[in-house]
Amino acid sequence: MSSPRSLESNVLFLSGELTHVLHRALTSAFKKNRIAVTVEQFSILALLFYRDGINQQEIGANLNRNKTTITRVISIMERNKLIVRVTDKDDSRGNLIFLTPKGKAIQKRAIEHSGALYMKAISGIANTELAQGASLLTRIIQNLK
Amino acid sequence: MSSPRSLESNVLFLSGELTHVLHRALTSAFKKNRIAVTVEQFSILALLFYRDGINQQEIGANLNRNKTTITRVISIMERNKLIVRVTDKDDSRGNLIFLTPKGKAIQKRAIEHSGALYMKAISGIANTELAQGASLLTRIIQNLK
DNA sequence: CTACTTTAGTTGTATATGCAACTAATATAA
DNA sequence: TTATATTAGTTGCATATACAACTAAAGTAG
Repeated sequence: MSSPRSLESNVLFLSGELTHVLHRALTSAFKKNRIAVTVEQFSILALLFYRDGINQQEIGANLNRNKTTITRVISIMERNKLIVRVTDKDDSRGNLIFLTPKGKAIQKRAIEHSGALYMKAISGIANTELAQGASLLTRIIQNLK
Repeated sequence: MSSPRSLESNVLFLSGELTHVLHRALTSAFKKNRIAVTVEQFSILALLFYRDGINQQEIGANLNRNKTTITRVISIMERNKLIVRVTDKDDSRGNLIFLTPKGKAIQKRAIEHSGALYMKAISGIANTELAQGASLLTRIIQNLK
């Protein structure tokens, strides 16, 4: 419970590094395969795979992003015909977000590539170790909240 | 080495979560204590604490950021009188970046708060576990490179 | 029913990020 | 020495992020 010897042995620093490396690897994989979405847009596509038709608040809550951010990313995705906004009939303040056929097609391909990248990321690492790591990160996150 | 049961048990997802939570906690701590720097600017101040006078390329290499990003963050920090750009006498292509007295003062306070946050983050967690987590994250990063 | 509060979303403003293309300066090869 | 390649930094462009302030709609208290 003392300070780490160096940044390179600091779990918080390494977590930031991993986040960046993963972001770049995903961006690179999408570009290489001509999948025209950003990592952030992909996270919304992936969420909609399971929860098509949720509103922007729910997207923000699930992805842990400010609603301003969601407004703008969703606007770009709508402009690119990946999703559509439909005013909620039961509450006209809200927009329900639905995947378009184009959005579904892109999302399917993007999920395949992200899955492959995940397998590459954890290759050679035992499940027990991954579980321990998940437990550690979860506790650190809780400590910070 | 199979897919995780859920996002919440996925080390890659949790790492992204931790990065975000830490960023917000740092931002909040700086704001609360009227320390007028962003987390990204702080990372440069912290680097300059050990390596005052390095150039923008080296900053980018150390923080794993594109040189474009460094150009712009450094410009903002210069405008805010935290650092100064000095043309390298030995190679007039490069700028050497030096902390100003104001930059040093702010950096000192920011480091104190980030240290306190680090201690909060790892409270109740054994050093052996942190070392195992660091090892895990390092291997995942290597797998992705 | 009216007034106050809460909620969903948008817009203004500012910072961070990276790719592509560019300038200027240095290094290297012919 | 001159032509070419590399390197440091900047600018154009597009996206992501969030705080503050705002509109509009829905919920609630009197």
